[in-house]
Amino acid sequence: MVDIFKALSEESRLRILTLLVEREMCVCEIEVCLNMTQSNASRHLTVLKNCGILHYYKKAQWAYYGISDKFKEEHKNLWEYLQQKLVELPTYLADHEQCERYKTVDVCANSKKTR
Amino acid sequence: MVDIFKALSEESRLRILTLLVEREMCVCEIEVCLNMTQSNASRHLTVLKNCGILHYYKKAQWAYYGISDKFKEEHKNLWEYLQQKLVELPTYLADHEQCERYKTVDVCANSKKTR
DNA sequence: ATAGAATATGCATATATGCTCATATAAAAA
DNA sequence: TTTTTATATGAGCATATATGCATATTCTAT
Repeated sequence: MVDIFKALSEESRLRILTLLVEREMCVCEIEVCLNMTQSNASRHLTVLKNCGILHYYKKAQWAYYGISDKFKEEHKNLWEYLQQKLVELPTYLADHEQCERYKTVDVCANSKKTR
Repeated sequence: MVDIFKALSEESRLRILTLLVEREMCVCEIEVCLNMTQSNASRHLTVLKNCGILHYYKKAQWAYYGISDKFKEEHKNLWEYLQQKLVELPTYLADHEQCERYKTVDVCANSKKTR
């Protein structure tokens, strides 16, 4: 329980969650959308994964992270709270706009495939 | 939002909450029940108060802290989550026992009054 | 007025956390 | 096979946080 709150007590990680609420993403997409370094993005995702908030799988050279179904079930109230409040983050709009913008550009080789 | 999670991301503060779920308490009660120093208890309570989780008022020389009604309303889902999960803390039982034990003893001059 | 009790806070210190840069690993593409 | 791409992680540094001790403040009781 403390680890979950610890994981959520960081702005960058909450910003990551606002993106993952919509869909799974690989590290390099997060990196570009939130304008952070690769190592930084990777570490934050690891923290969120290690406490069970995110699931994770590798496919080819990409690592995909998304919000864990198990987490949604076992922490129902918290998950609802997050869905309700994450949209109120001051960075919410800008981050999502940035995210949209990069849909039309090659973020990583990955975007070629998914489009 | 981040400040709330930050406040909740500390074991001692979660332990404090498990006690305050039941009733308001003054600093010296927390201090004794959780076996922490006075300054430590005071600081943790301040953190929880500053982010709106706790209310606070002084009466004579005592400072009473309790879970804020405004918090319960404005963060309904989170509050329900806390009520549900705090009891699962490994320290829950021991802390409550300690708390009961000190009901029959003079924790602070305060306990004389409330009994 | 003086002493005692409860609380808040400054200061020093130990530990934790986040960040960047560099590098290792693994898979895909050339 | 060599190069490129995506990712994870170690090292070093800066900042934040928690803690204990000492002290100031405020209110009560004597």
